[in-house]
Amino acid sequence: MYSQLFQYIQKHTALPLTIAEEEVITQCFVAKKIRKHQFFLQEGEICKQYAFLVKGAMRQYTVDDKGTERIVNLFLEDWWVGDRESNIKNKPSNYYIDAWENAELLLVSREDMLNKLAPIPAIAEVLREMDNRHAIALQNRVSSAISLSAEQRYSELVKNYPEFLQRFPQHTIASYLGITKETLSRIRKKASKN
Amino acid sequence: MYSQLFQYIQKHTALPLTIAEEEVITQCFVAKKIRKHQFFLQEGEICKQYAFLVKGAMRQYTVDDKGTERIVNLFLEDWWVGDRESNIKNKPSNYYIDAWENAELLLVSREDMLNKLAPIPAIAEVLREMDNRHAIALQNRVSSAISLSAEQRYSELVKNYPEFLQRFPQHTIASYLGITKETLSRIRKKASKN
DNA sequence: CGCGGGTTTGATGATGCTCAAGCCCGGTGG
DNA sequence: CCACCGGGCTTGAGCATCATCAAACCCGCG
Repeated sequence: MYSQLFQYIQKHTALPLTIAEEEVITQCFVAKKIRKHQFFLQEGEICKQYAFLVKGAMRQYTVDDKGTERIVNLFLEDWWVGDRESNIKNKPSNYYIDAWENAELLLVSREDMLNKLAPIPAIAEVLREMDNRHAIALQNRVSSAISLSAEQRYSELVKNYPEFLQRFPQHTIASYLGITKETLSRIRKKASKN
Repeated sequence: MYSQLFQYIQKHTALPLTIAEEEVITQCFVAKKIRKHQFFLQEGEICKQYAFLVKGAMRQYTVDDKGTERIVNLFLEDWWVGDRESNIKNKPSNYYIDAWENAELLLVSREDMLNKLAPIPAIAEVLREMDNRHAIALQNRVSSAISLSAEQRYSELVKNYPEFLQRFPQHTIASYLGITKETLSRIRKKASKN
């Protein structure tokens, strides 16, 4: 499991890791498997740990008054999973995060992240990189959410995250796009006529 | 102008700055004033610099095929202004950024940011803090954009960023919320009947 | 006074939601 | 081997929300 994390690190930085640093890293991350539908985080809990998703697929969502799930994020291999606001501010989360497929995670506490990991230059760079990509992705999502139609947003998704379509059912994709499954179904029907 | 930047830094970190570090900071940031409607960045340009907004109000937006502006971000005092994607990837921006009120900026290049500023511990912490708040804000915006009605989004805005209502005209606020000025006008009318 | 930017109002229409029903398909048990 | 079940997907009818377009209004300013 750890080898994948190290590959990920090497992919996102040119800086090398010393043996000692590798040691620290393996100590900070705790392996955990969770099964489909199991929760990583529930509303009201504090997100004490962040997770590197080694294998599997996960969802982050809120549940509204009528009990409908609103998907706010989807995660696949090599993504970081957690609720940043809860983690940083140490406050109860508004979100649920659960496994959509059986998943393998590497958990790390906020303290270890800050005190032991962030001081390692290679890790610091990887975290910066991650932050950058994360911020860019969110910015683009905000931008398309407020300015594009359902149809346009769907085709952006097809372009940017085609894997999602393979791994998650349509009603989940629909919710992620902020539309209903019926609307998505009609959009796909229309799109397939080309 | 610089005093405000130092106040901002002190507000977001407990770490002290040495005289030498303060010196480096003042050297890296270049003061610039821009007048209402002047551009900080135009579509197609590369965002070489980031800016700390000392005074004034700014807007970031795209322009669609019909020539309509879609506001994606609004900035006030003590915010960081720039297009991260363009800045980091060194690629042409999709956005315009201009001044809505006459503004005073402190400009910093990406190289200085990385090479001279980031190594200063206090600055590193401030940048991390900034990233955190930024990511949290974006996440919340995505979440409300996909799951709330126009009316609900407006009341979130009133709650979270009441200053915006004082500083920007309604048609700008409407666009920021992803609705038309007419819809916003009607929402406000309805809301005022309470 | 008249102009211009911003806001409001009304009429109309498109987009996407809700609710209800039916379909498809893989899995389970008789 | 078939009947049935359940989850997911599709389809249709009616409706709510919000966009569009056009006109009027408001108000500060030359």
